[in-house]
Amino acid sequence: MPVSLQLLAQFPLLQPLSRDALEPLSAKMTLRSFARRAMVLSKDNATQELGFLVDGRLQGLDFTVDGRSVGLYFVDPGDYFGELSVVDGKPGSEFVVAAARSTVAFLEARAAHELIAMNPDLARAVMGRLAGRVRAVMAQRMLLSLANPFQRLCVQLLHLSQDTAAGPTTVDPVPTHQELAIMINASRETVTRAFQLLFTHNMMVREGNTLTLVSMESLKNIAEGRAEAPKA
Amino acid sequence: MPVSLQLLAQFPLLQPLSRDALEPLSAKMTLRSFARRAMVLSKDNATQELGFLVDGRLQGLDFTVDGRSVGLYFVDPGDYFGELSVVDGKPGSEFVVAAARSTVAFLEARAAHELIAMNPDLARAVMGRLAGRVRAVMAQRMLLSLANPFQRLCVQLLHLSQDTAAGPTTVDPVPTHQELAIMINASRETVTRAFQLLFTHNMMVREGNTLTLVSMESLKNIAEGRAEAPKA
DNA sequence: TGTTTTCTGTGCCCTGAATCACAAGTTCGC
DNA sequence: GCGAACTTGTGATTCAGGGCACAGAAAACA
Repeated sequence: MPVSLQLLAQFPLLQPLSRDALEPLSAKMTLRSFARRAMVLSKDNATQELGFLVDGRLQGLDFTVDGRSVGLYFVDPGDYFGELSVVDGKPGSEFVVAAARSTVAFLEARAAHELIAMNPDLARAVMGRLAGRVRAVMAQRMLLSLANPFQRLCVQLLHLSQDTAAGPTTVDPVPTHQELAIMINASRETVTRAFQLLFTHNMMVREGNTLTLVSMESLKNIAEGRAEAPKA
Repeated sequence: MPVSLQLLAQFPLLQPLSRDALEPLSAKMTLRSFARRAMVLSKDNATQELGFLVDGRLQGLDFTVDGRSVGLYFVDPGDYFGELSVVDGKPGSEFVVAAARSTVAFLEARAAHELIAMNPDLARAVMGRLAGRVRAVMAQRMLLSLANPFQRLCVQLLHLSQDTAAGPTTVDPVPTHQELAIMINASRETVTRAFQLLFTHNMMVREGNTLTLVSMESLKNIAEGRAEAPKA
């Protein structure tokens, strides 16, 4: 089942490609759907692929030897994932699961590798993406060495937030407490308790699946260690 | 002060370059020496550079908002650093300091960028390097979510170790307890105490600046959570 | 619509690592 | 080769956050 051209044309990475280049690509790709919590890309899967998220939300994660999960990043629509194996030919470095019901277009790793090798524009883009990922995961590593889980949560929320067109900064969709906990190395309960504090101190408001950061000021103060985490 | 050709020829990254390509490069580069703990590359420095470590040892690190240092990686002779800024043109993402008296050959970021753009072989190598760095820093991120500092130390030691030609696996040179502590998010004292235990249980031996991993078996068991950390 | 699963909220206990405070050992630079 | 600066070793104290155990709320699903 090939993937429609209109769909492919929506991915920023593929922008540089002409319609003529897109057509054969479309034929090689496949579209698949995933239920919440389904495994989208397995680390120890023989055949690696490059994935483009059409719709939904994914989380990159891995497991420690003792079975706890470790959250690495989220993938939102329009973005791609699995590029590491495409670049270096090695097995996947993490698992990718659906954080919500999702639709993904796949291109087999070999084909993706050739595609990139043939198109300097794409190669440049992927190079930039890799640099970005190094920066992102280093930022996450910095976050993890903050002593206080409350502080880590604030930093993480700021990382995940984005300014809405006309107004306040929001986090949307809000990850579950569990999903956040594994990203900031804290227990689910600790995240819950921290949220409670942030709500009662009117720093954030939750409406459905959107978290509105009411007082960026205070959040940044906590994140940057200028203010103590509120006690009660 | 240009850098001698013999010196440059020793860097794996520059292998693909012909002698004719190397000469103009040599003219553009400068050689500098650093005392232990001196800053080799600053994050907030206007002029970014690509560095080649001739001799000595460097540590990439950064600081949390509250002033604790965070260890990121070591650079050993023959390796290069500062490639992120070269690739994406953004400011440095971390500090690099000398962990020992060191000698470094520098190439200005713009020049390095052009060099890579002109040579597909180099571009490919740098791409592979970036992929490797993503994997390395993700591995470090995994390490950090192990609950037990003792376990984190064992994993870190295994990461740093290498098999010697004829025999046992060693870590050489041994980082200071403090240097290790900031890599594994533990206090210096915790590292000291863990080392003591590993010594008294005959899992490692320290001779001068070399740490010999006597019982890889036991270390791996602890690292992979199959065995408890010894108590006393 | 009802039912089942997942998510969120909260109290309590307890461990284990950070921190402080020194002392002793090593290395470096001059 | 000597003093200063850094590194390593160890005990005592403290308390923050993990883990457990539920209860209630909200979503997903059929």
